[in-house]
Amino acid sequence: MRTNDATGRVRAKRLPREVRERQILDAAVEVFSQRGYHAASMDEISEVADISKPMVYAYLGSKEDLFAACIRREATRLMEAIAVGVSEAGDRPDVQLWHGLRAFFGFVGEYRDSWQVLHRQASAQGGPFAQELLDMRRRAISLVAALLMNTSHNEAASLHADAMAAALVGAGESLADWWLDHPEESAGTVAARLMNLVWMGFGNLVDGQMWQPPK
Amino acid sequence: MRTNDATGRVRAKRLPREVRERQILDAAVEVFSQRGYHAASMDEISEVADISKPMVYAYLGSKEDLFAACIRREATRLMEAIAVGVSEAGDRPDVQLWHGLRAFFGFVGEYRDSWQVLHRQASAQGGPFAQELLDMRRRAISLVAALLMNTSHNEAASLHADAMAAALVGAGESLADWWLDHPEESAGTVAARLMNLVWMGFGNLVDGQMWQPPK
Amino acid sequence: MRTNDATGRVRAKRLPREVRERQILDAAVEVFSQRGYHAASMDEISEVADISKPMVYAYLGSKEDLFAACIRREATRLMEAIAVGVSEAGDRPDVQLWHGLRAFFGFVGEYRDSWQVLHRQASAQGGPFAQELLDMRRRAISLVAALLMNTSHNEAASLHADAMAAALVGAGESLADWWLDHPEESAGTVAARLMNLVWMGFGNLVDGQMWQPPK
Amino acid sequence: MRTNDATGRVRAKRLPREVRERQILDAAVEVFSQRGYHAASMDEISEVADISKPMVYAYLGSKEDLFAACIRREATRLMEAIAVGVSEAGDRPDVQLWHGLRAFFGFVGEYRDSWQVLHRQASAQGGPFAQELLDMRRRAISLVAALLMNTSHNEAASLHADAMAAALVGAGESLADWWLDHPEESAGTVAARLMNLVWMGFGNLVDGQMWQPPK
DNA sequence: TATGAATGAGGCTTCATTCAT
DNA sequence: GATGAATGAAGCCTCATTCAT
Repeated sequence: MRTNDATGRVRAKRLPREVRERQILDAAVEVFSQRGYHAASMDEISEVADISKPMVYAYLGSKEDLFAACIRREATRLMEAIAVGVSEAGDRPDVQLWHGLRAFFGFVGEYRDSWQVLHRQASAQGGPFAQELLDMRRRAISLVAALLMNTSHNEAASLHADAMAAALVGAGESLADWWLDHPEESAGTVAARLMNLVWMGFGNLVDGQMWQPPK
Repeated sequence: MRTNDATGRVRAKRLPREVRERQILDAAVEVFSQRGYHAASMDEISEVADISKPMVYAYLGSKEDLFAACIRREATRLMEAIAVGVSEAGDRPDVQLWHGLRAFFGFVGEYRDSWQVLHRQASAQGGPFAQELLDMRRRAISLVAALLMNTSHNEAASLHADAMAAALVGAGESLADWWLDHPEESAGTVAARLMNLVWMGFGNLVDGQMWQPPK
Repeated sequence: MRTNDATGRVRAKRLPREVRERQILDAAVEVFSQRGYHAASMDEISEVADISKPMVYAYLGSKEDLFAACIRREATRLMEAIAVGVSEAGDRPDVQLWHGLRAFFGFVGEYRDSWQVLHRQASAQGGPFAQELLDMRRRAISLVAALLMNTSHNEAASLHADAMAAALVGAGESLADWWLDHPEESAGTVAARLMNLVWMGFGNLVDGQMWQPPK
Repeated sequence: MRTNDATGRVRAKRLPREVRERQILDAAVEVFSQRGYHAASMDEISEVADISKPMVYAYLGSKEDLFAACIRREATRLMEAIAVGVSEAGDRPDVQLWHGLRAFFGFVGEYRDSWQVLHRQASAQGGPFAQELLDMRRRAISLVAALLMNTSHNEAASLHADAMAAALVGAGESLADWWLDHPEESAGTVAARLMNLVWMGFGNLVDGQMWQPPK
């Protein structure tokens, strides 16, 4: 016998595939986030999705497939959020970067439960998953690197841009973690912190100023 | 290779506890690194350690205990390496930071197989493990923050130091990842990259220069 | 290929029952042959038949029912082929046997993919299926035994006929396998081999000559 | 808590590996015979073996591995029984064949539950298993073919020997099946039936007598 | 009639952990 | 101290079968 839950929703109501897939992905993101990839069980995911296990397999394939689908969906969402942020800025690269950073922190703040932990899970599992993430990360880094290079035709700049972008993204992720422990700050403030660090530091590099280890 | 003794018994070498524990931890670090926490099996660990499973349990407890011991040991090693690096520098905070960064990247470069993946694994598993790591990270951040604050009595500096330190540590981790894909660089070069970014950027902040979003 | 009709609905061709049943049985024979009874899935059968699963159940019942129907159909076909072969011979029992054998090998050669493997599957599954097959086999054996007995009113002959017929059928099946490894032979040649073995051996028995173990 | 069964035997008594392996194989042969390969469950096998499932996997691997081990063991037993039979005969090929047949039917009669059904199961499952069996069958056929060729230096003989051997083996298998339905006969009687059919028929061939289809 | 959607049940496999020697 | 032998528990996945449209 199918049972109604408290909200009056009913199980097994022949919903169209599209809806079910979203239900499943939502549940999967939640469970993978809380438990980690391996510790998450398909049983729990199907329960949270309020659907039977065979449907999970029918619609999204194996556990690995499902996890990959989660990563892809969340990664795409994040990239789109950033792209929207950047596109709303004008021509100045610094302003573009600023908007991009705000969009990033805004996203992480809103979906910290889901995406941030997915990020960890994906890097922890070797091979295909890490790749999926690394691809997205690489796109993000490229985007940032392009911004940085636009600031100057200086050769030094382009030499460093790629590595700097990697550092920036990592710093952003770490700051996002730190933010979890300092919720009194706004997303804008956190973004501004990073903006300052990067923009100022990078600006000096562009100007040819470098720190030198003492002889 | 197992060696038979005169009585024909195998592998019962009666080694002192200390040695056995190191054997086990070495094996555990190796296996956890390669497989990930969950996918690693106590069977494989005991095989790699060339010791029987009951001994593993006798010496280091459950799988969770063992993993925690791994993290603790490796984290301690890293912190010590950094501390040594810093202590070999003189009084100037910038030089201290520089030596610390070099020590960090030197360590990661040398033990990338073990520590780096441990780092990922530990963050991926929730609760107790992440804590263990976060503790170390916090110590690292504090250490860096102290350095940064020493550079100036300026109020602005101390306000930002903690967040900056968090960003720095994250940037360092991310750069270490990036480095794995660009092994042609030396540890010193990578460290210099980060040093430049941080020191220049932070220096400007200390001087009161801040980037401002356009009104 | 599924065809859309004017209304956009798919594959709802409203075919007469008879046609549908043949579609399903053809698909089932193919899949059972390739996968074996248990490994065959109703899903695959319905896909190969280009029909939905509920229809398969509506027309031919459960998986067991479907398999039994396959066996029955193929067995009947074989028996009919043999009967036709025999009926085309004249009165002489040896010629009848010869034609029967040729018909048998001809059938197996043509449908080796389907029937031969079905035969194996049926014997492998216990109970009802084996029975279905054994019945057919028994009919085949009886037919052959009758032929043999017609060759003589000798008592010895009838005593052995039944067992001989069993041996004959088995020898035929085995020779058919052997034939797969020696495709250079024609169906007629293979049939002749068996004919020789049986007819000559049996003929001697009829004449009262028996091999005796040395005292 | 471990429980004693009615016979006073006790579960989990730390038996040496060798003993356990035999227990498991015995149980597996029994269950595979009764249920068929697919329908047999590892659960039932482990229960019949009076051992826990993980031990089955530890000692004999996957279900496929276990099944292959069963086939190999039983096939080897049968071949050895036949070889012993043949070796006990003298030099005369006919006597050798006679002893071989008796050994074969003796074996099948004694182990009908296990081997005969294994034979069916193995042929029903495609690929690796069938191969295992076909190998044994081929060895048996070769052995028989060698016997037949020894009977004469006649060219005609050797031409037919291989095909005749294939037919003989198949006839033997089929007769063994038939025998299951006619248990009133002794193994010797059944063996004699086949011996007569083959020896007489083959003898005539050797003598150059062949049946010819009517022109 | 015809089908996409849905599920209970069950099978294979592995693992962390502990006895008995 | 040291280990081979042993197992309860749990996870992934698939399948035959049926409902609701």
